[in-house]
Amino acid sequence: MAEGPRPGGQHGETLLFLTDEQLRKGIEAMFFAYKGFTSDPDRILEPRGYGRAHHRAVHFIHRSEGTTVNNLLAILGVTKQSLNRVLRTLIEDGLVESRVGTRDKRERNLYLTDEGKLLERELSDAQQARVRDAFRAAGPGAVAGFRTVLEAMMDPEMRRRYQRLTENAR
Amino acid sequence: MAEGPRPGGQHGETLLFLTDEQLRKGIEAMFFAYKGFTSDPDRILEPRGYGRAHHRAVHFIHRSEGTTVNNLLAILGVTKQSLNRVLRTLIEDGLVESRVGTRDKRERNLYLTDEGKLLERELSDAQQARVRDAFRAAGPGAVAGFRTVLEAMMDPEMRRRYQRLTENAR
DNA sequence: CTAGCAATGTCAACAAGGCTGACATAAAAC
DNA sequence: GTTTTATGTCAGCCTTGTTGACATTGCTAG
Repeated sequence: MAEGPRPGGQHGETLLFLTDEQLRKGIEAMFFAYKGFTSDPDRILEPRGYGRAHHRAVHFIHRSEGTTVNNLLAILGVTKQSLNRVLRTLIEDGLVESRVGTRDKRERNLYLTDEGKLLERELSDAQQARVRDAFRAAGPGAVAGFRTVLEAMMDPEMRRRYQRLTENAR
Repeated sequence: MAEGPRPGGQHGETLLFLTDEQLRKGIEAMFFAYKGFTSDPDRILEPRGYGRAHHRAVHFIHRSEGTTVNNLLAILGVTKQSLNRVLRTLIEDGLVESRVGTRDKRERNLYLTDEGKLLERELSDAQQARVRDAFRAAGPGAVAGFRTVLEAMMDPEMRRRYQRLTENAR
């Protein structure tokens, strides 16, 4: 990191961090970090017979209370059959409530029940604890960079959804 | 972000970026970014009848040529049955070669064949292109922060493996 | 040398969670 | 009144993870 035989290339600083090796490090970091990122919720979900898909549904319903099935489909990027399987069990288990839309009665507005909120809290707490520790250890500047890079890595469509989410929740 | 009723808390800057909302943003950024991160390789793999598991195997065999099955198992964090299924198809298809170990004949040393290297290149090129663009757009400082946070997010055991990988490949 | 342990491979069965395609219903829109 | 939209559902398939059991080979310690 200090000297060495010009690790980046011979074209100056703008390329210095874009060698194959640096990119590979970034790629592997994503792989290993994502593993850690999902491990705590996975452990909580498993004894309840739920999986990551349930977590995602619960998360985004919490995040956008009253959202419609179609909106959830777009955010999660899965098929309706796939989402429906998950949603059905959550509704049957009394964690999610599906109310007929008022404006448009074809739509279903999704809400977490009290029990659903409990699970959401438990999952959030676990995942947030890890992210908080990582953020604390890394410092504010690193966190800003982290989010900048992640945002740049998203597909444009997903980036729009992501940004819309954060502004809604302000 | 500018004013409002003290979004972080009343304890000053060190807590300012650790509100629930900030943590949620980080969590959602991971989710959406990981989607983008895997999308290009997935598209390449699909017509060949391979999946993400094949990609990971090919990546880490390339990264650590001659690695053993056990080592790969530890890096990937899956069961040997799961890995073996993938490895078997890659060997049958002539992308990976498995040579009996010299030092310890129980071990198998794994190598990419020329054809395997071709696939690895194709996958790498696609994934690196996205990461490179993101890194370029975000700038060197952001990239450093990105990796710092990701590293802090890993399980300690995985962090060790990650760091060992990068030092070996130097 | 032999007993035990280690590294690998393999069979079978199962589950989660993606996918496609087809079809049904109710409500909105035209 | 026909068409489109939002949703739900059935059936079947695939990948990739899991567990448990078992076989083979080779290293290692006694």
